[in-house]
Amino acid sequence: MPNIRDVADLAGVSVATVSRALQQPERVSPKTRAKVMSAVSEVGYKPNLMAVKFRSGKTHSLVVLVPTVANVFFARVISGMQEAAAESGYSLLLGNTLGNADIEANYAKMVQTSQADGLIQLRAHNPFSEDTGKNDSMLPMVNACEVLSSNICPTVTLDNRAAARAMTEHLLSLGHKRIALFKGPADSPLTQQRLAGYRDALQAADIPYDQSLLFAGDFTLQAGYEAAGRMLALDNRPTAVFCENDETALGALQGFKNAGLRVPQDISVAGFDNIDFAAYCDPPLTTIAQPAEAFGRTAVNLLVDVLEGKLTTAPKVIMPFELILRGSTGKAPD
Amino acid sequence: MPNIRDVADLAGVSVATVSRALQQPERVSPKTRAKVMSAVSEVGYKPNLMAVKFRSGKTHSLVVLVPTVANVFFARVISGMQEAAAESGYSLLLGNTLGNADIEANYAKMVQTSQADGLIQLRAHNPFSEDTGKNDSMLPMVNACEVLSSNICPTVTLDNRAAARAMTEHLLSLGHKRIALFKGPADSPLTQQRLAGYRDALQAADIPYDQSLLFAGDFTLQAGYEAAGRMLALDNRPTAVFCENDETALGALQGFKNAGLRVPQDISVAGFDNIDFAAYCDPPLTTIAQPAEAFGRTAVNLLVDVLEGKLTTAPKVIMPFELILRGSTGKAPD
DNA sequence: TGTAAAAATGTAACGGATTACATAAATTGA
DNA sequence: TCAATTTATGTAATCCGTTACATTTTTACA
Repeated sequence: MPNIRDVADLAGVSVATVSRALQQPERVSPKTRAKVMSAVSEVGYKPNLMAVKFRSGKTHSLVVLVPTVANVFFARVISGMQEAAAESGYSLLLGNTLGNADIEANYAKMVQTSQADGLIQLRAHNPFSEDTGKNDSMLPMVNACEVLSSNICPTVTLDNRAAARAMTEHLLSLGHKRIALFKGPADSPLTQQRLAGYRDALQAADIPYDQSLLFAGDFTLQAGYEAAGRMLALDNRPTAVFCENDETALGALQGFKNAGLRVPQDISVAGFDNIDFAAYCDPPLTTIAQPAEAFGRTAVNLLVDVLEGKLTTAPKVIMPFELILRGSTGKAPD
Repeated sequence: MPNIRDVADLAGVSVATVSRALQQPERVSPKTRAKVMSAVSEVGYKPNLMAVKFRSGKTHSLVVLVPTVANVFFARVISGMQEAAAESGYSLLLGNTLGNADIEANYAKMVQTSQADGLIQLRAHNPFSEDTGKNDSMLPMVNACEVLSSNICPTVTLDNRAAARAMTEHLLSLGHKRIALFKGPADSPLTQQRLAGYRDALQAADIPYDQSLLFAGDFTLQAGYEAAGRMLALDNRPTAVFCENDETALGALQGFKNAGLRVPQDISVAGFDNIDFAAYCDPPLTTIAQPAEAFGRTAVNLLVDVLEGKLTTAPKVIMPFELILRGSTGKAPD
């Protein structure tokens, strides 16, 4: 690989002049510029960006910690991040953490070891476990989708509680009195917030909160399918199910249909996320639309702002949600 | 950020000794080692990996070019890559190309500018457009999923032709004579190969190849839905549809059901990829299982082999496929 | 034409870790 | 105890651009 010195020699100028000819062409005479440019193309010079980054101390890379890349919703978020990052001249380093704290910590170390400038978390942990204490300024980190309790970094999130409440109220308005909740992983703040919204709605409607209507899961199709089976074993069967994500809802849909129930005549099913598949299942799924790509874009833009020192406080951006009514929810049976 | 000199000063040794104490502890006396270690933890030293990479000339990053991250199949492939990369000590730099050649070329430049050691392509282009000529040795690149015609780099792929033939034969064996094909983008070799397999099967069964049964699409749910609509307008309607991916098939499924057709009684639908959703739709989708994660793993491992000089020729790895028979295909109606 | 100001170019330090080579210290054996 | 090894440590070059500062050349204007 030719380096800047090779170019300088060939052009008969100093390395400084080559550098200037490439970085600030106006600071070099047209004649010299031409010599340099032709030398550059003659030897096929490409600046070694590792060297540039090393010297500048900026990597222009952002680490993204995702629990699972192979999740439709996260994939959309990443897609949005990718676009925004490219626009700001950053690249995305993808970290599939599988929810594992060690893996997370390892990726976080990339920031501490100057391999990346900042980090975006899609789960609500603080991967900078150890040495956060000393420097209480803002971490080069943004939290997306789920919210950390503390205010150590900017966050972009949805008002999950309000959204869950809105969906529950929709089901209540259809006359449903017994509404099951198919939850996500218990340790996820997201699950807790959606549960809170569900309870808000019940309470406002004077419907008692019944823990036996809560079903644990992990946001997968299979979890939804299995929860449907467990739910059907209940004596006093609910007439509606609110699933905390669309995968769970689609799995549940299939579980109910296999058991011979009709949706929505016998049971209503609602989801959360509005993934593409939600519009193309049978019946199409009532759900909450989250602006996944915008989430990603916003997260990246916030992080870039932090890195460029444009942010002194840690903002909390709350993205809008939308209730999407489709065929999977209907009036409660008598 | 403390650097190696700070540690050396505090420990009262030279930087070389610090470096050795950390890299090859056995080459340093136990006494010195202890001094160094305690200095390291006292100042909180973390080696600047940018510097290390710069000096070594190895970034230990791999660029992955994906047409769309937000595609279930690709997401699984990426997930597999991610795992394999982590095991080999590499990180993945994600590039969402949106099929745009300029964006691709830009990412490819990351390899030429020492920002990444190698590149994995999920589309069948050669992003190293210009200066490939001079060095005819193997490019630090691996092609996954789709195959380049030339042999410039290792590839990992599926025998798409054989798989498509197998699926078409399955449909023929159910008595279907008119089988539609819902295709992907015309410029994708993948589409061409699957079309070839489809034709192979028809030819072997002495069924004439009818171009009017081919429907273009772009691998999305919507494309499948729309193609279903177009197909239903045909006079002599096919009794089965082979879709070149599962999204298309799921969209088509919905399109047919909305038009009042029963699947598989009135029409059989088959997909390709075996994404998770294929097992949880109604009826569950007959499809070809591709080992998506294994694809990703294999691609990364091949690339790492190339980078480490373990490969002199460019192998073509062909991954196995499996025909998954589910409820969406059935006997042809009379 | 001479001088001051502006423009162009060159020199060399710098960033942080690694490592070949040189030197110093410890060990071995007679 | 001394020479010959072996082991431990230090010195300084290196990777490759960037840029402050120094120097040279050009331009402008009296």
